[in-house]
Amino acid sequence: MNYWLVKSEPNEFSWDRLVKEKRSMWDGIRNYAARNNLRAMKEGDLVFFYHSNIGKEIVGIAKVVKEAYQDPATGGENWSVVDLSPVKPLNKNVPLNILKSDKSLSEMKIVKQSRLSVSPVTQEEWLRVLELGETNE
DNA sequence: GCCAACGTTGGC
DNA sequence: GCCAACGTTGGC
Repeated sequence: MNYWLVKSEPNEFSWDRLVKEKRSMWDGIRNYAARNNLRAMKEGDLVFFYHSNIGKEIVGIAKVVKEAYQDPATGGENWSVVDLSPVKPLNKNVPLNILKSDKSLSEMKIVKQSRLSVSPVTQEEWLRVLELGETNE
């Protein structure tokens, strides 16, 4: 079991939409580092869902329901997508400034490299964010 | 709207 | 293969 964080502008694709759709294709990744992380995802892995630009906070937990496959929007084999389903919202959203100010989260990828849209989360970080989000997994 | 950080492109 | 120029992202 691995943990991840994905980032989306709510204008483009919001947590609410994922909840509504129940299962969505996570597409549009056009960055090799993010893609490599995407391809490392395993079915059942858990994923924090972060809203960039608007909100700038982690709002919920999703899970990988289908491992990486060819992005149907592109030819060739450069780009991949996964399918995600919502698990539950956080009881309390965890904003970026809290992530930044929390000592045990100072090494989080999202904090150190804010542009990476798919990044790994360690188990320690996962548990700490759940604690900050007043949520039990 | 600005700008820092990062990725990508293309000339050499 | 290097690196300058350019484009994009996202926090502020």
